[in-house]
Amino acid sequence: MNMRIKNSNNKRLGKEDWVLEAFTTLSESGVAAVRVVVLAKSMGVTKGSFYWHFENRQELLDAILKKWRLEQRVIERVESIGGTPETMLKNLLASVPRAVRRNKSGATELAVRSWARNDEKAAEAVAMVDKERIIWTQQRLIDMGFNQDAAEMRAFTIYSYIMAQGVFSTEKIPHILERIHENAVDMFLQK
Amino acid sequence: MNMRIKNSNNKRLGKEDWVLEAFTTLSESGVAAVRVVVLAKSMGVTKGSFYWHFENRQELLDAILKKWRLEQRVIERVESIGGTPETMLKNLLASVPRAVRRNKSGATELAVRSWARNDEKAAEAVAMVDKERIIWTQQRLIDMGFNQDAAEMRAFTIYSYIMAQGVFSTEKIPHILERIHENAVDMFLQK
DNA sequence: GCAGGTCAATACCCTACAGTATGGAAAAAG
DNA sequence: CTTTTTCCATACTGTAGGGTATTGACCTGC
Repeated sequence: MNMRIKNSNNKRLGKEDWVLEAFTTLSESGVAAVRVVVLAKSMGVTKGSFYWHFENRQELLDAILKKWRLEQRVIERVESIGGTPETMLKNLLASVPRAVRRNKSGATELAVRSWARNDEKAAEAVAMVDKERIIWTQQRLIDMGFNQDAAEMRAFTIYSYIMAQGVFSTEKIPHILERIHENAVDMFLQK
Repeated sequence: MNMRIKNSNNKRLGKEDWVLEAFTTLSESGVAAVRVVVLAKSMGVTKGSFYWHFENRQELLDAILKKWRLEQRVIERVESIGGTPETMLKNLLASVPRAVRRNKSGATELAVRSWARNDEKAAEAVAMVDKERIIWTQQRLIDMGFNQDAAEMRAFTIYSYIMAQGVFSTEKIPHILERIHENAVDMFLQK
């Protein structure tokens, strides 16, 4: 079980490199797997390097969390494309299956949420992010003409639908996402 | 941080006791926290007991997984109550917010799914359970008169909605579940 | 009572990591 | 070229935990 070595070229590392590697490990294997000696090995250095950049493991975990909080690129991207509220929501909903297929999204969300069960800081971050995303979605729906309550309900269910794609195991029901997606969008956005 | 001691009465333990304790720990803190010496301490014994009942830690993990697979009590309970397909679905949907409030459901689901990311056996179990639940829900919807595709879409979104209640952090949006639930059920079940 | 079976305590070995201290190489500054 | 700063390796300590082996205590049937 030979580990991949990220630092095969002898580049010297910065704090960012460690955070990135840790982030990947978190997504793939959960917080528990974010261990400094393990990260060091997979980056081709020793922990001597790590403890030059960080005080301790906790500082790294904090950095990961901060990175995750600031990584709401999805909504930002959708907003930068612009369009009507309905278009933005459709773009949001369409972006997820692609992300899931590339395994870019779901794994991280799951790992962070699992982490949040035992860590106050993580729980706080998750709560903030969830709120922001739901509120944003709700506002687009209000812009579309839904009333407050209907918009809140639909925002929550849309958000659930999106998250579920990264959390559920759909391998036993092949292509279910492709089949249902259009119908689901219709249900969520129809007045 | 004094651990609770489950075995304050000097009852002798059986395999089931260990599995139960491990299951609780899994739900609360994830697989990584399921450690034999830790469990032993919280049960008021030493690992000498554990290794009499189990070959090794893996055997315990397998037992947990088996327990989880067989614990589809929700659907069984809903079916035993009976009623029309619509009634059964409404009962299913109604049972979740209660479970979430008592923290009985969501935590376990999250823990097992997180586990499944790094463990083939867990992944297999999750895939099977997800499939069973979605198919069951889909069948009720077909019984209600939805066509195959519509039923599949609604089954997936209903299941997403249920799971989300255990995975999302809604503390920052107080009482959102209470507000939206009725409307959500209407949306899911209306033809 | 006592013999066999059941459950648990103790002692021990080994590995994986967190963290520290220190020295050395490589790069940047002068 | 020399000094200083930046980055990393090595060696060490300490702890947590998995697994084994052995002994002991209790419980049960005879």
